[in-house]
Amino acid sequence: MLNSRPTIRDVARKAGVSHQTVSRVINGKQDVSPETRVLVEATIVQMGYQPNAIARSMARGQTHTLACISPNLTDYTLASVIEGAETEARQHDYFLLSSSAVDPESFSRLVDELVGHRRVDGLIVINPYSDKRFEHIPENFPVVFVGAQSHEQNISSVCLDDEKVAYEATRHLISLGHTDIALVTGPMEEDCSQDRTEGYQRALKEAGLPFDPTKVIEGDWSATSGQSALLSFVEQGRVPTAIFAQNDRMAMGILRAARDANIKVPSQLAVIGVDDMPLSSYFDPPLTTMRQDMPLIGQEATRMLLNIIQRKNTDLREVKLPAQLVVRQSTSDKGGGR
Amino acid sequence: MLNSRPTIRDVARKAGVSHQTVSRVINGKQDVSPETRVLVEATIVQMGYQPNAIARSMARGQTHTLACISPNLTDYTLASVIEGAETEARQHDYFLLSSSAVDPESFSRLVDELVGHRRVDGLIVINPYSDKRFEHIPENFPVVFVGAQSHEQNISSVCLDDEKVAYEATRHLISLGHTDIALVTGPMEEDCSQDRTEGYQRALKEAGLPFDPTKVIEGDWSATSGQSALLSFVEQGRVPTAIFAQNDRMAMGILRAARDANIKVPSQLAVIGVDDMPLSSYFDPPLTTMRQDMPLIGQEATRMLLNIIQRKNTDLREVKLPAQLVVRQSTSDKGGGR
DNA sequence: ATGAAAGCGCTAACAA
DNA sequence: TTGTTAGCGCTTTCAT
Repeated sequence: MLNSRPTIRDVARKAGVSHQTVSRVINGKQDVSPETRVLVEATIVQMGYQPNAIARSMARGQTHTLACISPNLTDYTLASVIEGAETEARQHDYFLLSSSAVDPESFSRLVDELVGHRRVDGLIVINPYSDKRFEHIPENFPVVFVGAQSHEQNISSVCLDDEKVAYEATRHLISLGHTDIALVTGPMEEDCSQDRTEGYQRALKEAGLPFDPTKVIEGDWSATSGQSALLSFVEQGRVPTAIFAQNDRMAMGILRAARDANIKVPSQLAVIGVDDMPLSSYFDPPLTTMRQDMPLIGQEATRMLLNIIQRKNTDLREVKLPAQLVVRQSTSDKGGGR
Repeated sequence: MLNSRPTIRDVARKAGVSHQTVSRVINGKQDVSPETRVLVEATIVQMGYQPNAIARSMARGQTHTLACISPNLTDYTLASVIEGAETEARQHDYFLLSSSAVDPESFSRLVDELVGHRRVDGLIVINPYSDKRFEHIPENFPVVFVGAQSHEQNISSVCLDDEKVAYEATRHLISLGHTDIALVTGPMEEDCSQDRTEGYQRALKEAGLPFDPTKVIEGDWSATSGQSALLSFVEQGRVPTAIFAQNDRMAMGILRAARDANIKVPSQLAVIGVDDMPLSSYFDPPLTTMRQDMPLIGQEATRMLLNIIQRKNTDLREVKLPAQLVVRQSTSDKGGGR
């Protein structure tokens, strides 16, 4: 509010040049004589001038800001993706505005105020599990999906190779001799839950094992949902010998429930998750999991988005990143030391 | 880039009024005749006009955006504060730009580009453990600290009542009969680590227990650092009967190390943490902790910041929020069920 | 109640 | 190489 901040014209006046020359200097343009440049630069320092980003955005028609919409900002997986995206954005002198949208309405409002009001140059959407939400995103607005591909529209995306990851997780259990393998999924409305379920099925089929839908329980990614999943198996009196949980938190809930029910892990029940959260290795027993590189996913998404914005590469790209099996004691007593 | 987006003047032309009238309508000003208003509103809808936020910022000299600088975006504690802040900001039609700054240099650069370039109207700084960082924040720029108070400057702040929380945690251990109580701290350069250490000392003193500096180990908030803390006690052959860890993650590391060292919790070793992370109750044994309401902290910080920005309440305020003891099995077998 | 004019701080196109 | 003239899309006086 203190309007005391010097503008480009104040600097120009003091330096005895035109404001345009100052503009040239702060933008590093070539057509400025060395002497003038030095003079202007000195004046800038002396006056403590700093360019006004909003005015620049205004004149250039670019905000140099990206937005990221995510179901929430606290889940470790999501936060890691966001952090990766933010770091990459800063690297390219962009800012990242991250917001959470729980329901479709708040999502729409957010898109409206971010995209419609031209507050940002591009948008990253994490877990965009319903394409319908995008009906009113303007055509040609730079968007990248994370965690799911676009079905109806041509939107670039980056996600885990969910089918393959699930396949490999299930394979790991099979390779340990398990034949009675249950599955705890994320919300089935999300693509990645579906894909991971398919990978699970493929591994079973390939091993000649039957697919039993009653061994599949839908969770909501929370530890609580994992806990109640195992509980319900216990209550039915048909506890499997192994469970593939589609994320670590649900796996941890399962471990907890197993403890309560006096089921020994891994001897009576083997458990594998997906993510490799920082605390996974501290659990009892330490959790076997499929480690994914979430910051990389965010980084990759940002790169793709910036490419689109800068019109370097507008082609549709659907990147699928791998995960890496980390064997710990929840599936095998011999599993990786600490 | 498609310059096809209608402006206020396009709407005005089509509606046969001046652009100023359109401005009045979209800003809900009173001096517009009902008929004109209806006409303009219809035209706006018809043309799909949406105001350009950047242009508004430019004309108003306000960005309607806040920034939040945090050590990182992934720690559950920090992410929760940020999420609380973001939600509150959105409630007031502000956006929150959250960035992480690991070292002082990147912090300075960030402040420069956010504040110096007038990209935001206000700033929330989480864990501002060195006031020196703020030397070049302009006077009178709206700033609120989270997690620590300002010593050298008059900056409003909101944080946990760290001294009291630590006091209560230690009291809990003492009330269980413990006299040999060790402490694992966060980085001592951070205010909250110091305050929590003081609370620990006060509780000891009050109970007539000696303060033994060799029973204090400095960690870095990570589970790993908790683990090695207990390890070092074990190696020294002087394992205490109770440990107060200044956060949950370190406490979890301690539980893990205890398991490895075959130390029974809580019979041989009681452990209490601070935070109450979502997974704390899933640990083995479930972790006793001081629960803090992190979203509330973020919310409160945002409110204070907006008050300052809107000049409603510029007084220096230093809010300290309480925490709540949650007893689980890591300190007492009788501790709260599941 | 409405419009005209000026300006927010900068960049871009054109002249000189 | 430098300066002049126009905007960017909006809000804010000040007239009318």
